[in-house]
Amino acid sequence: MMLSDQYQSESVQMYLLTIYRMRERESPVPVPMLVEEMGLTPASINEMCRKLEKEGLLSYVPYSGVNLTEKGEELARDILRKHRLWEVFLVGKLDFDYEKAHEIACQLEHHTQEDLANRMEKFLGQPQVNPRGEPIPWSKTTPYNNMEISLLGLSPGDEAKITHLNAEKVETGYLLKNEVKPGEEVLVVAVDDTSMLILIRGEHLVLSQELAEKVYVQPIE
Amino acid sequence: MMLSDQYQSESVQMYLLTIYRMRERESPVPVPMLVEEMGLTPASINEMCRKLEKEGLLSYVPYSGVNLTEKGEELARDILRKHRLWEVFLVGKLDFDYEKAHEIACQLEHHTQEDLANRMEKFLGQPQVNPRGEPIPWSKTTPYNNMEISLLGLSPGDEAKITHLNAEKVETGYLLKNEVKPGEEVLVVAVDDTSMLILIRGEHLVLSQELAEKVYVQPIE
DNA sequence: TGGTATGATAAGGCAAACCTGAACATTTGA
DNA sequence: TCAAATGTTCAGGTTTGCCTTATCATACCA
Repeated sequence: MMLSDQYQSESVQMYLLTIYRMRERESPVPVPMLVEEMGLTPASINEMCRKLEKEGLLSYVPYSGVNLTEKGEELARDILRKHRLWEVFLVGKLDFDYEKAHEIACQLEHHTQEDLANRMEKFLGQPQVNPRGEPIPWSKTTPYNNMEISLLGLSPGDEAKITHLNAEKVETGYLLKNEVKPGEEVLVVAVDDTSMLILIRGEHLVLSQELAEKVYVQPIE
Repeated sequence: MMLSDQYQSESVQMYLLTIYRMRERESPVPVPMLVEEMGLTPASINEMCRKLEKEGLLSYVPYSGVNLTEKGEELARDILRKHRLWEVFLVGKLDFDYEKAHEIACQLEHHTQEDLANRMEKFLGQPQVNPRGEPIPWSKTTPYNNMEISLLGLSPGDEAKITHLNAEKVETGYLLKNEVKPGEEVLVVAVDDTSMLILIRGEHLVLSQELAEKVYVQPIE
């Protein structure tokens, strides 16, 4: 079941993306908050959320709010990825200011097929964050995902090349600051129950297992 | 009355663009031919064409066909410009083959605001043609249109810098071959009733008035 | 010159995504 | 604890752009 197989209308995409973003502040996301955010009437939001629930994209508990299902979240991440890739392009190559880039990306994100997103990503040098430092989610449809495993899967002595990060904003920022970014080579020095010690660019670094899991690599040899 | 003021639905845009393209082969464009090209039913095409006629975007003569009005043609040109700019980007920067680029451009063209098209144009180095050598129409909303006049408006002795071309495919190809392209400086040597003699890159060239009118320049001094 | 094939259009329908207004349910705080 | 405020949902309506089916108009050729 590829994501791109099942086309979702622009409207559905906006619901999923909006919920995905708001969910970080409050989860589940109350319907009145969606009403506020999306500028639609309660009846409309209600109707659509019920529909999306029926389609298995979110769960809806009255008087509590909505939450994305696994499937819904996957779709939302996919759209957010496209959105942020466009932002990188618009700010980095076309010199738009961030506000305007964001606005334009909101249009383009809905009309960007996987191919295009993948090539854009490559063209832009596989950026990890958008112009505001927010992480660009990684998509299952990204081309380099064969041979690829989590850093956590390595043992002491293993060497690998980092392919991408799939972490939240603050984590991604931290990793980038410590040279943990695509293209870098990493040597696993030691592993214990909760963390691992790695060597990267000649510097040692300790990562929790949680964080190491979000670093994807391609083993060398 | 700016073009971008009045938003036209994706569907309307497709009608205008399709008619614009087919018009080169046959004008007016017979409705049955539109049926064939767009894959819709005669009733639908008829309905929409009547609507577009009411909106002043085209004229419809039963049993003969439809033709774009000035306003409709302006809109169509605008969309085609966006389409071909995207093609240049997709082929030139992202390495898509032309077929795929064309397909993707068909989506993006409808979601590209003037700003974006203008910046893309600049980013791509003001291309005159798409990857297949078809001319990229020039839009009234292009930024550099102050101070700008047709080459035809110059007198012998005048010098100017070419800003863009606004000609048909074959003409554009010919001009480009003779170094008549944006950025080049041109000196008007002589003008008569039907043509003008110019000097460009040290080479002399005679252009008919018809063609000279389609070369836009910015006078020097 | 009239019939047949073709083109035009009218009537009625459908789906998506929104709306309004009214009725109903729940929560919450006084 | 119960009423007001808030949230939910139902019924019915709108627009856009398409559909089918059926009827009507025209063109053109034999």
